[in-house]
Amino acid sequence: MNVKMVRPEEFTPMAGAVIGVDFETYYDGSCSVKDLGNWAYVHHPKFKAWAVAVTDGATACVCEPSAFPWDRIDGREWVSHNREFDRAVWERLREEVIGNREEVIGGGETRNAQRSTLNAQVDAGIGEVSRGGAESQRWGDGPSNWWCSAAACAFLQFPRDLAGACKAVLGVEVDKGVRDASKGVRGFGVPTLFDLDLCHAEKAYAANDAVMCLALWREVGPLWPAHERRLFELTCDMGRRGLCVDWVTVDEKAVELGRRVAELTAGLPWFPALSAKKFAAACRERGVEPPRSLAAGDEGFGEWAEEHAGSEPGRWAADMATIRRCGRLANVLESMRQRRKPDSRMVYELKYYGASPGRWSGGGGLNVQNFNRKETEGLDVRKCVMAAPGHVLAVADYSQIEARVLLYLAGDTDALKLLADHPEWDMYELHARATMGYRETESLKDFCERTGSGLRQLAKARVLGLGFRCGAETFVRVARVMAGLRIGYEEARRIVNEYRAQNPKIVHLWNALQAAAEMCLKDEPYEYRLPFPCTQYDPRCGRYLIYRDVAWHPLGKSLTAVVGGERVPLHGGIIAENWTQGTARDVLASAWLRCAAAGFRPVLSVHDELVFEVREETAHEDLRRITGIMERQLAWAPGLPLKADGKLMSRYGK
DNA sequence: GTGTAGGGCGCG
DNA sequence: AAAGCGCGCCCTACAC
Repeated sequence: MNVKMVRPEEFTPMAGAVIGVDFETYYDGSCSVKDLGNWAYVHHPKFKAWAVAVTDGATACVCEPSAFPWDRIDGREWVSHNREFDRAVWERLREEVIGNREEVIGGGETRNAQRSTLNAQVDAGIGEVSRGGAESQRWGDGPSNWWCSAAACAFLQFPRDLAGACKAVLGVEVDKGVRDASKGVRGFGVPTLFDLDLCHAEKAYAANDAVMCLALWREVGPLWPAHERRLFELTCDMGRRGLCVDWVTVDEKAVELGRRVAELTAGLPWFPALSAKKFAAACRERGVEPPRSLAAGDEGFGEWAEEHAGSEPGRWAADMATIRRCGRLANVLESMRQRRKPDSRMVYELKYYGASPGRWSGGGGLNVQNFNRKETEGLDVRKCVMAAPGHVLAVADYSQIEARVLLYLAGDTDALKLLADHPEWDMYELHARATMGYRETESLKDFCERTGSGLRQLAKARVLGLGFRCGAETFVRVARVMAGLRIGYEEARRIVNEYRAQNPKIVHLWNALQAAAEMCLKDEPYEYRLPFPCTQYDPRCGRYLIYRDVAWHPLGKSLTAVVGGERVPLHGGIIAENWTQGTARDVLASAWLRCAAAGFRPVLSVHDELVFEVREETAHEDLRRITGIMERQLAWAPGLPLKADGKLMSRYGK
C-alpha cells in the first residue's frame, strides 16, 4: 500500500474519495470496550482517545484527534472497521468539545445527528439532520454516510476481524511487524506525547488499519446490498436507543445475588469454587468417586446426584450449580448497570450478521439475546425490561418458523397446503397428522391431555430433532432435552428410520445439497454458493450462503469448507440447517424492514421475535398491524405459510 | 503477565 | 453410513 504520510495541516483529501477513519484509544483491564461495550467504554472516566488515523487512499495522517482538521472531511463518506466503535469515540469527543447535542424526544427516543442519504431513500420520515452552530463548525458536522467495512465483510461471510478480512479479501497478510508495532504503540507510556514522540515509520504503522479498512471497503462495499445496509443501520440505532429498565430491581438483585455467591463460595472447602479438579479431589478424600461431568443436563451426573443427594459431595455439587446460576445473573445485572444512559435507558449492542447464516448475535459484553426465559434464583431478568412511560411492549414472534421454512425448502407442498388450510394446527400437530398416523378430529393437544398419550411430545422431538439429519444416539439426547422423553437407543434408531422413510422430501433435500457441494469440487475455486430465493435482490450483490475452499477431509470421505475464515465440516444436514436458518433470518429481516417503513421500530430482536414500544392508546391496533406485517405473504417465498403471535405486556417476558 | 481452549449454560 | 445448528459469556486450567 503506497500511501504518503502527511502532517494534519497538509491533509487535503481527494474529491469524491471515501475517507478511512480509525481511532486509537486507551484501555486496560478495568476499562475496555470488550467488557463495557462502545457506549460505556467511551464514557468511562479513564477513557481517552489519543490518536486518529485518517486516509483517502493516497495520503494518510496520524495525530491527536484534537489536532485533526475535521472540517476538511465534513459531509464526506467515511468508513471504519467496526464503525460503531469509532462513531462512539467520535461522538464522545464531540460531546467534550460542544456538549451533548442529542435531544431527547418523547418516549426516550434520541435523535442522532447522523443521517444517511441511503436511509432517506429507503425510509422517509424519520429524524432530521441537526446541523449548524459556531461550535459545531470547529468540531465538524461529521460524514454524510459512515460505513462499516466489518459489517460488509460479515455479510459476505468473510472474517470480521481486520487482519482476517485483509487476508481473505485482499490476499494481504498484514505484516506481523505492523501488528506488533501497533501493539507497541498502544502500550506507549504517555499517549498524550504521541504526536511529538512517534517517528515517521511508527506513524505509518498506526495509519495501517485505516488504510486497510479503506482498501477493504472498496472491495466489499459494492457487494453489500442497500436493504442489508439499512438493516445494519436499524440494528445500530436500536441498540443505541436501548431499553427501558426497572433499575430498582436490577440494583437490588445485583447486590442480593452477589451476596449469595459469596456465601456459597465461603461454604465450600476449596477455592476457586468452580474448580472441577478441586471438587474431584475433595470427593476422593471422602472416598466418593466424582461424576465425570458436573453439567446439569448430563445423564451420568443426574444419576450421581441422586445417589449422593444426602451426602456432603452431593451438596457441594448442588452448591456449585447454584453459584453458576447466581453468578451468571449477577454478571448480567452488573453489565446492565454499567450501560445506564443519562436518560435512564440501557444501551446495548446487537451484532449485525453475527452468525454465518446471517442471524444477529449478542455482543459488546452483554448478550440481550440469551436472557433467562423463566424466573431463576428469585429473579426474572426479562421482567426487568419495561416499556417507557405511557407505552407498552408489543412482543411479536414467528411460530415455529424454522420447521415451516424446512418444509418450504424441501418442497413439501402437500404438508404446506395442509398447514395453510388448517391455521389452527401447529407444526407438531401437522407432523403427527401427516406422518405419524394421527387421525382424530380433536386437536392433538386435547387428545394427549385426555388420554395421557405421549404422541405430541414425540412429534415435538421429531420436528425439533430429526429435520437436520441427527442420528439415533443424538436423538436419544434431543428427545430427553427438548421433549422430556426417555427413549432407548434401539427405539431411537427405529424412530429415526421411520422419520426418514416418511419424509422423503426432506431426505432428498439433504442428499441434493450434499451432492451439489461435492459437485463444486470439480470447479475452481471450490466455492459452493447457495442462493437465497430472494428474487427482489440485485443478483450482483444477492444473498448467498458461501462455503469457500470446499475440500475432502484429509482423513476420511467427509467434506469441509471455510466459513467466516474457519474450516468447518460440511454435509447435507448442516447445509440444510444453514439454509433453513438463513431463510428464517431473511423472513424476519424483511418483516423488520417493512415494520420500520410503516413507522414501527423495534427496541429488541431475538432471532424470530421483534419487540416494540407502542403507545398505550394505540397498542392493540399497533400490535394487530405489526403481526399483520409479519404474516404477509412473501413474493420471494410463495406458499410459505407464516404465523406470528403477538402479545402486549408492560414488562418483557416469554 | 497475556492468550486461549474447553466445560458449562443461557437463548432461538 | 453417519453427522442438529447457530450464537456469547463466565470460569478454570494451562501454554507461552
